[in-house]
Amino acid sequence: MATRRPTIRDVAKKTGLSVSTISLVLNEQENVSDETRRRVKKAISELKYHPRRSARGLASQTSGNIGFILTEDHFLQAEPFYTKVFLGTEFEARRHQYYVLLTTVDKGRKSNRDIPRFLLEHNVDGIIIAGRISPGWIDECLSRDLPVVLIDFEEPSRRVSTVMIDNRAGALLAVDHLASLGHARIGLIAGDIGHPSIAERIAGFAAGLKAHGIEMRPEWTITDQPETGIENGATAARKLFSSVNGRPTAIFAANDAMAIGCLQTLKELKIAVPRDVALVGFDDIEAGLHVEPRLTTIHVHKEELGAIAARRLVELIAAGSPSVTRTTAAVDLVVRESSGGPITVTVSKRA
Amino acid sequence: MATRRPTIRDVAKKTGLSVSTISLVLNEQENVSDETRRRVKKAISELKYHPRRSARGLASQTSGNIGFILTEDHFLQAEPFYTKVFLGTEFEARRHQYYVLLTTVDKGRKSNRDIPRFLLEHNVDGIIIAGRISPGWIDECLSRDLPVVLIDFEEPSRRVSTVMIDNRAGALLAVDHLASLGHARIGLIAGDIGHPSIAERIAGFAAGLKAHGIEMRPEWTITDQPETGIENGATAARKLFSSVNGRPTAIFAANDAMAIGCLQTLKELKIAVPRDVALVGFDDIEAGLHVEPRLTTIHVHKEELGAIAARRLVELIAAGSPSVTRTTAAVDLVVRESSGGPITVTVSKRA
DNA sequence: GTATAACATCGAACCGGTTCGAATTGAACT
DNA sequence: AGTTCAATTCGAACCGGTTCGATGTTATAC
Repeated sequence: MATRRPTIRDVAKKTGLSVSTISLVLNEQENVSDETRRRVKKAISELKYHPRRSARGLASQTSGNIGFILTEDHFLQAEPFYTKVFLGTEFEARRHQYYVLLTTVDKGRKSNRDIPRFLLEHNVDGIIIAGRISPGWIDECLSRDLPVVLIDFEEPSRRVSTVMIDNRAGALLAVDHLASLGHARIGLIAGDIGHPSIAERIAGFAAGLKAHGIEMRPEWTITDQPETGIENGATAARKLFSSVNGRPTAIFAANDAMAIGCLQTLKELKIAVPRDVALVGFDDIEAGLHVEPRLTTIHVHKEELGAIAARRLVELIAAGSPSVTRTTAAVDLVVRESSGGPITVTVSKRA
Repeated sequence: MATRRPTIRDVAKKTGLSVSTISLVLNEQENVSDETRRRVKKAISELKYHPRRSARGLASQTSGNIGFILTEDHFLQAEPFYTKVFLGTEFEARRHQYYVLLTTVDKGRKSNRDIPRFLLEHNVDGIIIAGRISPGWIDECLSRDLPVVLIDFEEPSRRVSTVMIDNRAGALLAVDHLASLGHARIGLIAGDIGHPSIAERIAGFAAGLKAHGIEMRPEWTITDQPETGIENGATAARKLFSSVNGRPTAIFAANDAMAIGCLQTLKELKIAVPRDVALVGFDDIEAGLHVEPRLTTIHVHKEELGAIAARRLVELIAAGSPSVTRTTAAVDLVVRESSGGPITVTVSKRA
């Protein structure tokens, strides 16, 4: 006598109502009398009835899941940037009664065979894609009529909602900070300028200089690196400081990884940080805390990025229509030693 | 003319076979002729047919998901120990065609109302529970006839499979290391001795001392802390070094958090590490890399713990019978400065 | 040549919900 | 009293698979 778990028919039987009425109550529909609603809820709790997800899913063609897509290399990298984003999504999704299915795809989208299984199986109601990705993957999702939200990446040619870091504001904060310390000779190190976030940081940097009436000198603006890793930062710095036309007294790096590479080069060249050159990064990754001197940087609220994307996606799913939004997540300046700040201070800007 | 996605009936129609035969092919069953199998597979790929998860789930009463349960405080803690375990599970589960549904529960299991939704909805085929948890939650899962695997926690009174850190081997490695450096006066700092892992580490420590013919002195063995946080480590160390009957020259702490607390106390007391006292921790958490001196410790392969649990759980699901296993994951000694090792060396023990 | 077994395929019930048009009821309106 | 209409409730089809007993076919044994 295995105690079969109750189904909606058991609830119908117990209340003497029809199955469809029970379903109406379950889904909080109108057009059910208060009296009936009460009776049904009572029976449900007495029977300890709970609808099975797969039955509901089959009938209503929804899964109750949202998909989270990450490129393989982002998933595997040691720095937990996207891990934090994912956990932010996970946490927020749960608040909205969704589970998150995580998957990775390869960067290039070469083979068609590793299309995320949850797409093939109709097992998600919407998709979050984090980080730079081949547009092919975005199209793949859109072609299945699934709502999509991108995080930290934009594809202007695709009609997709995005959640972006406020890169421009961050770059402005960085320049303001350096300018307030008296710097008027400020260089830039960047790479992968095709990346929307990087492009915005560069633009913000330029705008910041202009606002402070500081000249942006080409020989101090090294943005030709193909990637934004530590190595690229080191190389770019070598290039910058080999210039003979005088040196900047401060550097803004487009992200912390490049800033750390820059720091390595400056050490090799016996250029003291922050005495000879002040340095500011972007992202506030863990590693920035463990270099000497510790990195002044723009803090990105990674969990918040994921949480916002989850909220947007849930809205899109509920709306049923493919509206496009662009949400910007605020950033903070975190002053540490690499810019000459004597102590750690956090300055918040914009809610 | 919305291009409705094909169903199994479309495949049946196209091949002139029955729906049930298609299903047999889909599930790689015997008793299908090669010829038929080939025809079906051809039709499937031509139609780009893929079975929907919820339909399959309803019919076969399986979900294709596994649940991952974590206590709220473990989920929220800054140290990414359980995050890494989770990602290990996630990665391995995907290899076996499972998705992982994550949820948190409150520590005490007070209210019955926050039973993980995936349990109520029959939305998982098995459960992984990570870290110490109220036995009530284990019973909750077992009572639903779901396979369960615990990570880093045991409940001898419950018949449950577990994946444990090799705590004993780790403690032995730590003692061996200290002994090989010439230490013969070794103290212990621990807390929460009801925790199975902590108990094993203490036992391993005792066994290690015995093996080296070293006396275990009660006044150097501080294990009465209720928890194993940094504060507890600091308190325990204060207690130990206030003793007047001579001091140990080395300390083994039951985990890195306590070791870090111990380090703080030693600094206050102007006891130099490693010169006056050598220190070894356990877990290899991130923070251990950022204290001065860096912590010699026992490295735990966190992702591996999660991956092993996923494999065990998949086996249990496939078997359909509730066999109980206990798997131990190897650990490594990582020598850094806190024990007097001049450079970072990793010594591996046991595969 | 017939009984038997093994194999391949089929038909239909079933999993447990949702949904929508139809039926019922009672109040409001002519 | 007859008609209209909104509010409830119901019945049945449907979602897209799995599964199992039944059926037809062919090979094997006697």
